[in-house]
Amino acid sequence: MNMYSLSSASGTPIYRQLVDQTSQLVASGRLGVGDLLPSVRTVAAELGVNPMTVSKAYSLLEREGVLARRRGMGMVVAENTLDASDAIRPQADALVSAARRLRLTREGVAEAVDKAWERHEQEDVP
Amino acid sequence: MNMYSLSSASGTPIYRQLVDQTSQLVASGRLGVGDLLPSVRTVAAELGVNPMTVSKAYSLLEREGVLARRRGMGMVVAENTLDASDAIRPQADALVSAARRLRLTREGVAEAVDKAWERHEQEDVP
DNA sequence: ATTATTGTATTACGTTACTAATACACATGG
DNA sequence: CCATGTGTATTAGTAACGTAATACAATAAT
Repeated sequence: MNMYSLSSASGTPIYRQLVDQTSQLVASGRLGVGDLLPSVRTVAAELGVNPMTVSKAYSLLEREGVLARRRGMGMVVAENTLDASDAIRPQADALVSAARRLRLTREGVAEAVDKAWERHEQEDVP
Repeated sequence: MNMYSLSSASGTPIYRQLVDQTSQLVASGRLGVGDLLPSVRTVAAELGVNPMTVSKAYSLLEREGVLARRRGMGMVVAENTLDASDAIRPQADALVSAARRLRLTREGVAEAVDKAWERHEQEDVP
């Protein structure tokens, strides 16, 4: 079955959805170190997009250290792979950055995160 | 002195810098409920930008409930003004959403936030 | 060597986002 | 009432972004 699923209504660009979903697959362990990823043309055909769009996503993931290039073979999951806490680093940085602009304390941030967590627990499937 | 200061190198659009800085001033208490804000033309002249750009920022702040319009007078800080923890709610939601997709625990998220906080403490001026 | 398959550099095109110029509607203060 | 000051709707122009089409370089497999 398809490794990726695009949400065209989400507004987030295709290449970024691919980056995010790949990061999640690696961080959650469903993709292990050394695992070979489907070729850009395969993914492109399955999703009905241009190979260059997939390539852009793979290149970004390579620069982030998530994937490594095996010439002639394709892309594999890199050695020093990110764990889950690294995967949410961008979101954590954005939160802290906003909080500090507002002169919030560490406790204030923690409280806001707790509230957000409870909001999501009610909405989502655990 | 100038109420706002633009960082042209930051890459973030002018109107958003104005929104952010105004929110900070309100959330930090340096602007109180009912306080009158400088007119769009005043701000525009001080910063050397177009009045419409300032108007766009003010309009956004009105939709967010931070400012209210006093016809013929200008914009004032709204009654039900946001406190700081409300202001970072979008970022907190984004963080929790990403974390739950990765099956992270509450503690894992808290740890990531702590690390992000320490990263920012080293970079920024407290 | 040859063939097939890998990712990618280059280029182009459509769309969106941001900012500005202009003109307007409205309320205040005298 | 009139003059001044408020924010804003409309329009337009420019830059950046996202995606695609094409052609290419490099490797694996045979």
